[in-house]
Amino acid sequence: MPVHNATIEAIFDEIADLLDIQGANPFRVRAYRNAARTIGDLGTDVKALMDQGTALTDIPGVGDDLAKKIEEIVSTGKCEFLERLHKQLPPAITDLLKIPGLGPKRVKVLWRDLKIQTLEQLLEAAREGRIQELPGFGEKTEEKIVEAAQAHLSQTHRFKLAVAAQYAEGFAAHMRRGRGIERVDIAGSFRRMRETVGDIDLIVIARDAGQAMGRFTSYEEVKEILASGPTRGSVVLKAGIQVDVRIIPKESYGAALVYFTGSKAHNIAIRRIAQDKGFKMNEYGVFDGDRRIAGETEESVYGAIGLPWIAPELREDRGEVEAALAGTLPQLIELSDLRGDLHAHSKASDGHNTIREMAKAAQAAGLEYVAITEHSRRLTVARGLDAIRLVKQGGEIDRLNRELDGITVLKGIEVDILEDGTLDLPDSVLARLDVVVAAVHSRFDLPRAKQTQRILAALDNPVVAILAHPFGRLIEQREPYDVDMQKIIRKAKAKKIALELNAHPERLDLLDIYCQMAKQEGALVSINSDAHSTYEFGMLRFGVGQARRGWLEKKDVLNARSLKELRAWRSK
DNA sequence: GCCGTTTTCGGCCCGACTGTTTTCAGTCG
Repeated sequence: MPVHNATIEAIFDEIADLLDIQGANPFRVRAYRNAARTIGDLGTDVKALMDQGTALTDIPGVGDDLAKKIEEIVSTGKCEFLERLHKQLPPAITDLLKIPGLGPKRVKVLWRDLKIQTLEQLLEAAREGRIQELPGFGEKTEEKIVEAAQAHLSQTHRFKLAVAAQYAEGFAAHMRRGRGIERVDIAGSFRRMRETVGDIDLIVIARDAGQAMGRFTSYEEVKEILASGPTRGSVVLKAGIQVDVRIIPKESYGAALVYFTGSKAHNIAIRRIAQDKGFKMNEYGVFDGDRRIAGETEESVYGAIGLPWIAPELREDRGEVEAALAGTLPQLIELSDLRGDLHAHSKASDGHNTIREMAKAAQAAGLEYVAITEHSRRLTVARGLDAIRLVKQGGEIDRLNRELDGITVLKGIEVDILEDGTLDLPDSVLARLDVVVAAVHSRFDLPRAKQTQRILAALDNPVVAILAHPFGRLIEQREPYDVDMQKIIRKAKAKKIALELNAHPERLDLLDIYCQMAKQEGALVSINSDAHSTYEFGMLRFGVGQARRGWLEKKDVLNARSLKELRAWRSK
């Protein structure tokens, strides 16, 4: 069983948790967490790096010790050090850290004094009132732990970006309507356009902080107030999502926006730069001694430490700080750069609108072309098209194009890649279309080598223009299938095939770090809505967000090209 | 445990809120 990066990430995270509970040096704990995150974000399997002869210590945050542990995990699948830790603390105990309000210190006391190691034991002890007796705990703490533990047992904890958008934008609009409120921004992982959002952060300038906090806690969607101070507040909405607010003086607004946009890793990286220059940096500004030298705008904050402004989507400490220092930040793709959409469905398969309605909606979204790409015959649940229905649809599109003005409908198909890598319709039929999008919709369980081979075989077919949703994952529902994405990206580059970045909020697939890999390898990405109804062209913004997280520029994106350029690319 | 155009040792980001510990630890972001 080959070891993937996620395994190493999980082991290092668990070691960090256990060391934290033991009260180890916090910087040692952080070293494990940093390495876990870096390896999780790597894209290329560590095993492949080792096979290429790359030194593991070249990975930032990995020194001699962690390199040895990685080698051990890759070769044996296990980590002896972790097993030693398990002899001292039960493995399940790290679950307790996930309860808000329980950190390493309290978990340690719960284990030491009450032998609590699971959520169930925690709730049991709380029912018997034994937790409030512990040193450092009290009646209110016990109460809060019970509530948090019950909420944890009954809920999903992260919200899809598009869902979070509804709550975040609704709440921000509520705040903006308040008297004396001058500015409201949504910060946090939402602003960074992460595929899922854990909580929502609002940043506010208000003439009267108390009044603004009152407006915050009295919003009709609020279920529970967690905290409410003069500058910070926290609530939980009825939908279960937590919202934090910060009321910030105008002169510190940019610094607060940087600070609360994160990511944490990015903040630490830029603070280190500030520190190197002898400055102090916090959410109130950049300070030279007691003197504030920047803070009102984000540009001023980055500028004060010698950096250009960095787009929120890049702020993950994945090389953006180094690129900023070197002056090599990308000119990121924007929604307005998109000229067309190369993956959409109509009523003919499993969509909800006619081709004409879809075309009009695409035009209203600012596009100049849209490909209608129904499912193919194998996908019977989606009323997939056979050759006869496909040819007939082509005639309908020709007639429609003669009367439409300002939008062109392209003839396409989302054709199934069968288990052996062949396509679900004859090449002779597919070759007559404008765009063939190939997709895996079955046998997600194939082993890595077979799944990879299946897709590579499909990409060898010259009719294919785009590989749809390359990982097949559904966020928080279905894991990506196991493929060697680097091989697929290289094949796509060689065959002049674009990889789709499916903008549907459940997919956002290609994943950000693989967008970055595609760019490095020189393969094109197509940001497609996969719209099944007219309003879903609005989802393209989330696809663009993911593309920006993957460092993509206009030149890297196929459908940022005009129709004429697109046709030239197809006739390659 | 990592890291180094001051360093191979001594640093490692910083502030707010809560509850309980009457002066601050724990947690969070």
